[in-house]
Amino acid sequence: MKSEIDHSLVLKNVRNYINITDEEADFFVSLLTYRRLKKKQFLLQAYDVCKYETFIVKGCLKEYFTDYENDKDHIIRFVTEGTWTSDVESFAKETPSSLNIEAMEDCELLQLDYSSLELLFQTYPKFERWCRLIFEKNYIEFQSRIIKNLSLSGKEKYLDFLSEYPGLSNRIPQHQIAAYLGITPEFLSKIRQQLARE
Amino acid sequence: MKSEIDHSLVLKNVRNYINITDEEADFFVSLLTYRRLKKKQFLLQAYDVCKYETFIVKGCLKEYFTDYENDKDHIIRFVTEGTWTSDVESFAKETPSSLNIEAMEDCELLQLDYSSLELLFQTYPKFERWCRLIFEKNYIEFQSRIIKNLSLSGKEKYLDFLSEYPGLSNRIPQHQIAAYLGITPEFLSKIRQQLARE
DNA sequence: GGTTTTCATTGAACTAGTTCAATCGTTTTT
DNA sequence: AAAAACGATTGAACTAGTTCAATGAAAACC
Repeated sequence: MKSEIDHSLVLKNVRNYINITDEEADFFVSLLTYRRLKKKQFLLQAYDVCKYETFIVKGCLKEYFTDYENDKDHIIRFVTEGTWTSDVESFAKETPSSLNIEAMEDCELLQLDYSSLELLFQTYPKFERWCRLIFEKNYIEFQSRIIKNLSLSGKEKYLDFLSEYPGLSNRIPQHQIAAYLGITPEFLSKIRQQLARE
Repeated sequence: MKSEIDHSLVLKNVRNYINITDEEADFFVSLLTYRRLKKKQFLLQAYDVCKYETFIVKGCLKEYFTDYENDKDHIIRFVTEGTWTSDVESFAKETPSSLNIEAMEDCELLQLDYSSLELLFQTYPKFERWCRLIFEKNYIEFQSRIIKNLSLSGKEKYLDFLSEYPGLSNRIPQHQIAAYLGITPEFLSKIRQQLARE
């Protein structure tokens, strides 16, 4: 039953960026679709077109790119409660996606499709600002990620990950953290061994 | 004299994302300040607050981060004619910037300060959309950069750079390309040597 | 026009991180 | 409860990329 769904987290997300009235909030919420995903299920598979912006109410997913040449996955982001996920390019241009998005835990999600989002922008243009500010935030995070990739050693990247995403290392297998950091699982294991000795 | 300044490129930038009337264009243009920068001058120095969004009419700049620990510069982006540059975080939050932005050639620029930009958004909210779409584009580019950093070898990154930014390698010293790719200048030289032999 | 600074190249020694293969504990599946 | 799949660890051999130092060429500077 729709009335059971808790929209407080997603409204908190919006109100973090813009002020909205109850009426605007109701309209926004009416556009959202609730969805569950079991661990290991795909929210998006590469080559499919990404049809939704998805807000994570509960759970954790990975956005990753598969390098078939070398048979390796590269994780772009782990996304958890309170954040939005999609293949931005695929969603915006309606082109086949280059990313996979896969549940690492059982998830509860809220989705917004392309036409609903455009309707939202037309009805209440202030939501453009909200969307812009989210992209601004993501820009800053990606830039920080690029700087760290360029300047830190494997060990430094791992320590930075632990402090930037506290608690996440308990929810995610170690070899996936390695795929996020851009090192091999074996090398991550050796880094941890070295840290344990210290 | 102000009438000499050519705003066609910056208006083309806006109209690439949204439709605007001549009146809106005039208002937008009235907010811009023209500025020149000589080669090696700084548009922004780390620890200063970034006061402007800057559009590049002519020239080339580098956005980079200095790692004082290891005495190394890491280049985030080269930005050329037709693109906007700033330290996004510093500009948005009015905090000291972590980046330097430096002219690699003599530059002609158009600048928009924080209050002018907010006035623009208030007067014509459709410019929020323009700004959002630019961030969307930058998000896609940064994500692509992250994937390449994680998955490509030095040689592959260099070849990708040449094909992604054709012509740029002639405008930029080689060791700066190395600082962008995340390899040493010596290693880039060896990559080129190897490519020349093939 | 000569000098200084900046930039690219090359080689030799080195190291951070990879690869491969084996082992072992822990979930998951049936 | 057994079997299968998955995940972390360890070691030995390897390689992509670094570091340091020397050399030469070309800009930039006075």
